[in-house]
Amino acid sequence: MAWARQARRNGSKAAIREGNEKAILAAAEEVFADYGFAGATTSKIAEVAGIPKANLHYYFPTKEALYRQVIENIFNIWLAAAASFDDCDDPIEALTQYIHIKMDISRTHPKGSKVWANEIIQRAPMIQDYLETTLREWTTSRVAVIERWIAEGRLAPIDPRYLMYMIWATTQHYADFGHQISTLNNDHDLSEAQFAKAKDTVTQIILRGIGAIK
Amino acid sequence: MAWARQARRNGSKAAIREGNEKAILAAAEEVFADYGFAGATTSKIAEVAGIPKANLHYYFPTKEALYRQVIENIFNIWLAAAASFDDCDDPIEALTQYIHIKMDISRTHPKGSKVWANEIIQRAPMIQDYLETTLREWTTSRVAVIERWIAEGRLAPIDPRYLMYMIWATTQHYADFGHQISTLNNDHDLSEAQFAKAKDTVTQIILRGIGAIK
DNA sequence: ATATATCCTGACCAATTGGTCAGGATCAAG
DNA sequence: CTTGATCCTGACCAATTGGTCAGGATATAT
Repeated sequence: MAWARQARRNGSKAAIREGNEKAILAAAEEVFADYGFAGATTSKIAEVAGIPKANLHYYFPTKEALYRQVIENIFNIWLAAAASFDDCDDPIEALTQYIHIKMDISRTHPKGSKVWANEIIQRAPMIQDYLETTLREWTTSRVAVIERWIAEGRLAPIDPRYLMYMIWATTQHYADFGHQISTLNNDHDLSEAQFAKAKDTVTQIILRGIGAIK
Repeated sequence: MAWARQARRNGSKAAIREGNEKAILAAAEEVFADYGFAGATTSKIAEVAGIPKANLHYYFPTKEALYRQVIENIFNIWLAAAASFDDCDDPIEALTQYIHIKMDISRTHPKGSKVWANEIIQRAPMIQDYLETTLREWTTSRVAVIERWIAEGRLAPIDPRYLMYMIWATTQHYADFGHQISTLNNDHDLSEAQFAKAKDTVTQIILRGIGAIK
């Protein structure tokens, strides 16, 4: 996290603020993912970010505020990934794209995904409001789209919610359980080729499973 | 947790031991699931178990020993669930049964599943040895079975590992992310009927997805 | 140049934690 | 009934934690 130092050298107050906040958030994402909310310590986060603990508390008054920020970030990334539902009306294309993007996020943002998973496992003590507002609305609207596809006979008549859960579960598994997958891959992270194959396999099973393709 | 008290009334040393250990393990499973390893406190576990903290440490010398025991328990339950692979040689029947049993475990043992998930998310700091021995062997042997089915033309030629991950992810999602699912179900746990439908949907999508059924 | 707002930090504190221990209570064996 | 093993527990402790604060450093506006 040489960010902070560079920003400090840069000089401008605004740049310092931006650099430090970024470094702290990146460090926090990592430490929360590795130790959970309770296990993460603000001094460990500060250490990873390369600043003194007191300085961290200057930018984020409490550990909880920092945590919320980290969670909101990954959540927003996921929300944006759903653009495919709006962009195109072909179920094959829309779902393929959605699954692919979700898989890619698991590859590029595994830590954020883990922090989210941790929070949900513990029954969302900090972000229940998000689940009941944004996530609920998001889900309802996508379910409606899928239901229309089914009504048009383009998909088998499955309950869209369980399909959605399956997509979430399967794609996020590659982030949340990435360590288990690596261990079963002889202690190597999946190579690009392996990951591409996983992505393809997942997509095919699901699309074939809902009768979108043969 | 009236167990301990009852056992104490019972009297017999052996019964006392059994009752207390059971109560402590049940309490630990719950508290570890709700707060993570670091967030769980031995005094909270003791409180839930209905005994003084010092007594808990009489049975389990360290928090870590208790945690390992909880994890081993859920892991053994999952291992037993794989009997379907040995019991029958029809892929449709074997996979259907495996998925169903895994779903049922998510329903009956959600806490254990959560503790496991937490541990893996944090890169298995306590049970890496398990992953590298038991889980690795288990997986290899099941992969071989599925590969045979594919070679016999009974399944589409997918990589068995990614199928396995998909089954794990999807079934365990109903435990680990149960809170999210409930929230999206208007704050109600899935009813028996809903859960049965989810089970069915999951099974159908996967079996159809791998070309086992039409 | 100087005033002011922002940024930085070592030292500190109250609260909590995992774990210990001495000594008391209860059961089992002879 | 006595002796020894097992079980139980209040009181305690060293270590760690999230967060504070006074005062110093740096940038920016006028």
